[in-house]
Amino acid sequence: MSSTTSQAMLNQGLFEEQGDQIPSAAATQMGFFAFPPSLTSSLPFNCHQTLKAAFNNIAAASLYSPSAASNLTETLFSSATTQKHREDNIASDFGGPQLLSLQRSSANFWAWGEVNESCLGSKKMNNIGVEDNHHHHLGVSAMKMKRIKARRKVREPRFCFKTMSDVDVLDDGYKWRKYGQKVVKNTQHPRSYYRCTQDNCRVKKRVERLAEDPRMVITTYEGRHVHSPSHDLEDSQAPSNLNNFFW
DNA sequence: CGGCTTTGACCTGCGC
DNA sequence: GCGCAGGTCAAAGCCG
Repeated sequence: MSSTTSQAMLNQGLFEEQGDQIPSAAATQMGFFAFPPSLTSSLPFNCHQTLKAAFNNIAAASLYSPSAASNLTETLFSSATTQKHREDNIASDFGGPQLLSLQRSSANFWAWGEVNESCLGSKKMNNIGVEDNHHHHLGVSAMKMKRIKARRKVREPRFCFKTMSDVDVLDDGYKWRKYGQKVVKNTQHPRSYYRCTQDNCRVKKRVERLAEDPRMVITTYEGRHVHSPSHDLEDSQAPSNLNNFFW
């Protein structure tokens, strides 16, 4: 796939096609990544583990280097297409979940960036990106909050993607521990909260089903893994130029 | 027994 | 100030 082709695909407005109200140009500006329908309509999420990891990390990359993320996106398109063709020839098991769209937070800084005593309790938590309504705070004491806020001035990169899947928790190669579940207003499906089980890895993910379409699973990741996927050894040993992008 | 899930309690921010 | 909603904690229970 040429770079111009993939760029054109990026800009062709998948969100509009899916009923989203976000114009493609604005979506691009906001940091949304729209995968070409020709690919996403049939790409199995349980394809090559390397691609899964790429899906997990591509938006995080965009927070640090938009150009690098763009290159990664194009590489991903190319590899995913290749992988799809390969799996088409080997097996026709496409009953798995399908990746439909991906987006990342447009802001990677906590609103309380300049934290001090007077900041606590202020209403500066607005304007924190795509998921303003999902601001994160910690259910700990005020003193703990102060310590944690003082320690974490930079917001962890966040991004989410939407998949059509029967299973809530997609196998992304990492090991997760559930730490909470919450019923969200106006939805019949609860939202689940997971944390990466790896020591010193603070990555969290949130899984919920779309209220309008329960077939859709919204997975939101926050943070970057400080390790490689836990049970992808056999896959990650396969040669792939995508490995260069992992952290 | 260790790891994981469940679930009610608790916390914070926000809107009124 | 109060109530609501969302996010997290942590005890209890489950399971291999």
